[in-house]
Amino acid sequence: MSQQQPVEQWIQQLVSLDDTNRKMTEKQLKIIQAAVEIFAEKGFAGSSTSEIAQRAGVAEGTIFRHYKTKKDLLLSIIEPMTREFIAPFILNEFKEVLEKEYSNLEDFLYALAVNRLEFIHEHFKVIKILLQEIPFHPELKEEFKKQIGIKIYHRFSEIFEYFKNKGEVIDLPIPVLIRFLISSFIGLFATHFVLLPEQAWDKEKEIRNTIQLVLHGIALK
Amino acid sequence: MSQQQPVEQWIQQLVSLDDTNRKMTEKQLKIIQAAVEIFAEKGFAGSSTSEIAQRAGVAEGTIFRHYKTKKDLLLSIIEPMTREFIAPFILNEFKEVLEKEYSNLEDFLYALAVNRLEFIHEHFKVIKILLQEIPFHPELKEEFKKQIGIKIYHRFSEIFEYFKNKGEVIDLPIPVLIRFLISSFIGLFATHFVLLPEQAWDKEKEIRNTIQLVLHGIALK
Amino acid sequence: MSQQQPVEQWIQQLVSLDDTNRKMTEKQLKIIQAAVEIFAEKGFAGSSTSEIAQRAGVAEGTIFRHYKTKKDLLLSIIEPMTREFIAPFILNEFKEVLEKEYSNLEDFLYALAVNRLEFIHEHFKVIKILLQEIPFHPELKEEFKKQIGIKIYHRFSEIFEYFKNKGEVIDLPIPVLIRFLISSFIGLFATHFVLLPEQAWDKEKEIRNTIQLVLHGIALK
Amino acid sequence: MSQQQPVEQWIQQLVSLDDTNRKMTEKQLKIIQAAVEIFAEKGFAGSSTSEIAQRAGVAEGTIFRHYKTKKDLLLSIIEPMTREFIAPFILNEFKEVLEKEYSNLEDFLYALAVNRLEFIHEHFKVIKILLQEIPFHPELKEEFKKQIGIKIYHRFSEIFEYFKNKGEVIDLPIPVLIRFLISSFIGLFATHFVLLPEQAWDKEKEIRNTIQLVLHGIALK
DNA sequence: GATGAATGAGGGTTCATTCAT
DNA sequence: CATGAATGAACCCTCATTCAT
Repeated sequence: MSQQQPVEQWIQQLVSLDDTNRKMTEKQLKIIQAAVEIFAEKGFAGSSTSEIAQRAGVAEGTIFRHYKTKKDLLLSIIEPMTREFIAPFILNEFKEVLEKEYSNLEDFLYALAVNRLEFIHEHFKVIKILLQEIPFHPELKEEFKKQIGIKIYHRFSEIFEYFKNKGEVIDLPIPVLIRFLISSFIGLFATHFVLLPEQAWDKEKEIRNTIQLVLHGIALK
Repeated sequence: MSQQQPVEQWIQQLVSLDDTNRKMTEKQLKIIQAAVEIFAEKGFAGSSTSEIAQRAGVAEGTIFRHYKTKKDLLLSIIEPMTREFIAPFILNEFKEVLEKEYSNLEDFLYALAVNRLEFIHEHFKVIKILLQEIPFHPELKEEFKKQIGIKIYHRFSEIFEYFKNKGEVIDLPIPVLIRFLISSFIGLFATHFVLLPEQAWDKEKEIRNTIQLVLHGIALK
Repeated sequence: MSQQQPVEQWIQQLVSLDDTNRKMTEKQLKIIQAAVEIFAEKGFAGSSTSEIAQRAGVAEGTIFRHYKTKKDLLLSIIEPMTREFIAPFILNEFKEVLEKEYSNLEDFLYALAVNRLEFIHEHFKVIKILLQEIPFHPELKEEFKKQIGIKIYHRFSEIFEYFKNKGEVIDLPIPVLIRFLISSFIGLFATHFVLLPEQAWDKEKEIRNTIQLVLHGIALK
Repeated sequence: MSQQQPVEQWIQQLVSLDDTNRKMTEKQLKIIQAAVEIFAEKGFAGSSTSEIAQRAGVAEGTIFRHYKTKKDLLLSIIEPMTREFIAPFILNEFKEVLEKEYSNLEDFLYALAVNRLEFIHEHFKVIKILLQEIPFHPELKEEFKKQIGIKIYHRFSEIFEYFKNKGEVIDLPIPVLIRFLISSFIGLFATHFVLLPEQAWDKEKEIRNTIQLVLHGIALK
């Protein structure tokens, strides 16, 4: 609740367009903001549209003028974020990351971590919502696997293949390596976003530490 | 959904006692079983007591004869599991694990992993419920931090301290090491329990791989 | 609104059983009574469950404990009446009517008219509901055609066939005769139940008149 | 659904004028058309202005620019039709009918039937709406009685009086005769418009049959 | 004149919980 | 101890209607 920016920031980017490319009303924006806050806090099933309307300063009917159902509202929050999240992996953007990427594994991982950390920071609440709801909405799970899972997996496959060929990475199955890498970063992010959200931390150092561990493990020699 | 045992197994251990130490009736047991299934599937807020009653083959009123509120029912499911989960860490049990524990780091980690994997397998649905509900129930989160977090942290602290002193472990802050270790295992478990629940896997080999990575990282040389 | 008995009368016959053959609660009976009144007055779509609950002196939720939906409530009112209406036609009851029936056409028609008039009088509101709702519920229309239409048609076919063979009835197609007969009676009933509900009338004489007209028409000579 | 013309036809006659005698816009016409379709199909209470707007290809607000309330829209549909229906009875038009009318009863009835059949055919949907809504709008019922009932009653009174005096019609009370006549024709029309709308029929013959029955009844000799 | 966003009352329905039996 | 009828608040959603543009 403390270290995240208000959701306004990234929503602003979407302000002018909703998924049908028509202009968003000011009220519609307020609805989305309120919904993000409340879904994140109480979960989808635990939130009521009347509370969302109230927090948004809007009549309850107004919500349903823009979103046919409560679930539509949920999806309209999650989907653009998902698309944006995977965009860099697909589009060979990661621009800052990928241009120099194949040069040095450690630097690549650092840039990657910083980049994704920023994304998570920016979209924290929506990501929280996504992860909270995935267990209860099979379509979300499927979508997630297809979008995030497969696309990211492919990208990382290339990368590890490359470094394996250069002899810089151990010869274990690619999925094992990917899982290990991602787990370590998720562990880092989860610690500071979820478990200890209040506590200040030295991001650079913690990321460097994690990369060291991913690269060389905890064993001395 | 495929590799987990029915919850009956571990519930049987609790059959004879509820939290007031009185015998559980057969109906009460049926209620708990039904609640576990349905909470796991639909989440607490998404489940209805009437559906639970129906699945349990019990009248709606019967649930409230045993549990004052729906939330009481939730807690009565989660709490005993939590206690059992941390028990080995506190009690110096881990019996198979801890007797020989300070001898060899790798073997210790292996025994630990196998042991906890079994626990997760056994209690899968209840753990699922716990993790799903933590974001929405601050008391659960607090309880979790205090019980699981602190106690496990202490135990691992001792262990890493020991191996650090023996010069077998790198000199990074203990919390960093703990997080790295746990993340790696959670990543392993999550992959096979949540992401690919259908897929068969060679547990021994995957655990060994993960330990190798934790110990020596992915970098060659 | 004036000449009909309260619906209680015929509902009483159904009191002890609902369609699952379980006993009806007192409240359930009140709900049906209220629903009949209100549906008849305002139509199905124009009635609100909250008003029904209020008139029945019952909480709104109580309605939905007994009838899954508002429409279920409608059907539970219409169906038993429909069954009862056609019963005499099928079962060779019409007892008072059919025993002596094939003796004399005029007497038969008179007995029939009196008998059905009584039925309509008794079930007036429910019949009103049925007729009002048929245009908006295709299943009702289908059901009506199948139940009422076909069965009554068959019965009348036999009768007219019989009298045609006896040379007492003109040789026009049976459906034409049936339609003519039924229209005349419906016209009679509709006039006194619907158009002029307040006005007293000499039932016997009016029925006799109608039968005279059906038999011999309006032309002199 | 099959034998009726689109409502456009008769609405065209009203195009140039609404009830304040101002020109109807094209949108207004579309609204009326859509409303007729939807009211006929779902009933007044079961229709929503938003659906009407949609089907008319008009904004929701536009409806209320022309008709203060939903009910106004209903009345604006029913009233002109009612006026037109009774017009011939009042105005001594019935032109084709009445010029030669007092000559021969059978021919008169035939011409009358054909004429009104045509009218019903043309205005089927609006008549359907009127009949469906009468039970729920006392003013409509009153209006109907006054307009249709009384006026038609008077006209028929004259006619029957005339033929009674000529000794061609039985000496029963006029209302009884009128009711009998109208019932028989309504029965005929209802059969083919409502009960068996799909089925082809030989109008001329069926009308002739009905008239035969009205004149001479079903009894042989 | 036409729009469509906004309203807020009310719609049908579900729900956790109570209590007489 | 168990039942299930009853509750009434709250739920999601629809509606006729208004009004600034």
